[in-house]
Amino acid sequence: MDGFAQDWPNLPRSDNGLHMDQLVGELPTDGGFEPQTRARSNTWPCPRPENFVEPVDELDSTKASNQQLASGDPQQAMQNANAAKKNSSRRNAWGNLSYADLITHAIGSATDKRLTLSQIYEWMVQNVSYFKDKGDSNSSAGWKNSIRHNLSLHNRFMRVQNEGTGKSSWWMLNPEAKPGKSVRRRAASMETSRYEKRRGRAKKRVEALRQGGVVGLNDATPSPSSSVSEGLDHFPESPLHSGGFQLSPDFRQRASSNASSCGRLSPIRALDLEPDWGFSVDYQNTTMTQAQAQQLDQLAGSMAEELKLQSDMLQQQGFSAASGLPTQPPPPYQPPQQPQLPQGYSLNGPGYAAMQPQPQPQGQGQCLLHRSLNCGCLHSAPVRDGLSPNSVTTTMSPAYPNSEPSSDSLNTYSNVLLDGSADNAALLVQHQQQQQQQQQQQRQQLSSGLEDNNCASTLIGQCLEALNSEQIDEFNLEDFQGGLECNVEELLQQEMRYDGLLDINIPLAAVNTNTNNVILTNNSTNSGSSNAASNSSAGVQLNQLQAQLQLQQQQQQQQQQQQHQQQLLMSNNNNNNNNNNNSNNSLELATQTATANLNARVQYSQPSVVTSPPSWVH
DNA sequence: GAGCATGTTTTTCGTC
DNA sequence: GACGAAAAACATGCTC
Repeated sequence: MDGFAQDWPNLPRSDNGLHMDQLVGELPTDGGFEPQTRARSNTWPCPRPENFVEPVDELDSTKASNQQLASGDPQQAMQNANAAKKNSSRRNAWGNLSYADLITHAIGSATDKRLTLSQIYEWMVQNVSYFKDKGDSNSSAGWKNSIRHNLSLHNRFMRVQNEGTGKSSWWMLNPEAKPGKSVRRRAASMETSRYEKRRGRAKKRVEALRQGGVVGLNDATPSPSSSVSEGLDHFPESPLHSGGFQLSPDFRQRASSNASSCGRLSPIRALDLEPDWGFSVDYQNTTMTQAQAQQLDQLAGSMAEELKLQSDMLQQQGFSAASGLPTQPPPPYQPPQQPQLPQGYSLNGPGYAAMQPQPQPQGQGQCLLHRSLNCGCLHSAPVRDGLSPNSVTTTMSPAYPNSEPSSDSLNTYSNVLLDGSADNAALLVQHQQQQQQQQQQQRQQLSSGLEDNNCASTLIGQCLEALNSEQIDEFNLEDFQGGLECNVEELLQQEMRYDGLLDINIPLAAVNTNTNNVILTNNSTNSGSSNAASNSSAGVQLNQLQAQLQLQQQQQQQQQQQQHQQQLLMSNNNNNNNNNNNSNNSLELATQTATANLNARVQYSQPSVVTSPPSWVH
């Protein structure tokens, strides 16, 4: 809420040039009133001014506010409403507008036509003088309660699920709310004496059953304040079930209270990172009945539940994250019908599409890092499965198919050599030859296949994209132990093909020719504003490094072949003799081979990726 | 787990 | 009876 004031860059102006805060701020003083505190028993009206003149044709205040505030012109609505009520008795301490009217105006004056509860509070404090000195926790409890009460009560307000985790819902105006009357969500029929009698009987029965310890009720004891319909679930024989009594379509069971839980999804996405589910509905040119709105409401809840269930099912069905592909893609969501949506809401744009799921093509998982289909990388995985070491394909570095296999493969080599047999040594040579062929093929595929991809095709590029993606809550590179190992030559080649974001400054001294381990250190001084200068120097250094690495590789290959020949000879000559020496020699050879075979490892740790800072880094 | 924020529902009182 | 304000109870989720 710190930046709330900045969320109101353009306070709407009335025709006379006044800001709306001025306009509303004048409301209490309209007619010479000052903010008044009133006891509950003195709700209304305030005493009329002495010079009060009964208006000839007074508009219905609710009608005016309901129709015009919701029509998107809150200034005019406020003026009309005030004009309608100006000469009438002052109904509330802040003026003639009801809480619902104030809320309507608050929401209507927001740029996005939506506000959270706390923003509504703040709007009240900032724009209604009566509430200006009632923002503290002690004196605000009452009117804030009324705000919440009105938001929940009136149909003209609709609650929309906030995209952010843990954030309170958006409150928007419901364009479908019937003009003229502010329909109460509470079923009017429930307030009849007949209903009250039934409710009393039901409550008594619940209480009696509770005291009697009826089996089954204890498991789902209704809350003391539970609505009757909740209690009725325990009384299928109740006349309330058997016709003659129907809850209002707008009635919401208390048990279904979903405070801080899933409601409607927001028609307006707060971030461009919202997944594009592709289900586009023209929110602007369609209308939605209340029943359909309820359907959507239920739909959102069921969608969330369905997603959760699908996630659980995938796990139960043995989905292997390591395999990179879901065994069975989640079935695409099919809405029961094309929803008709209220006027004034655009779903073609960034808005309502966010709440619509997009069916995924069969067998085409969404890339964990790229979140786009057909990205070509190896991260295919269930949608938003999170990014964890387990969910990233291991053994082969993600974007570098010809990268060196990680520790698993390396351990295999070591184990082979530790056996010390000639057969195994020959197998090793054969394996390496096969691997070289595979690397060549993969190199060709890489150069031909990834050229057309728009997504980040480099490892670091993917990391950056993942880091820039706010959908990944925690992206700890340290969790990628082994999984990010790659051929540094390929890495450099790849990164150099994609100019721009990466700023790697690797001093040549950092390349240890003995270990071939290259650690991409974080040169923080080169990130940020000095990127332009450092990019050029980094390019030169990269070229030098690349040339040096190629030379090293050639030397290593030659050395490797000689060692293999020696190994074969030693194995043949000393096969049955000194096992300890043999093991030692093998171990040494294994180490050497493994070292030579390693090429170069890039050890990633969290501060090691040097990038231009993401936009969210300040 | 306590405290808080949020959200829903009910009740009472008063006015129209 | 409808509507509105005020108060209260309760549920739920998040934060500390």
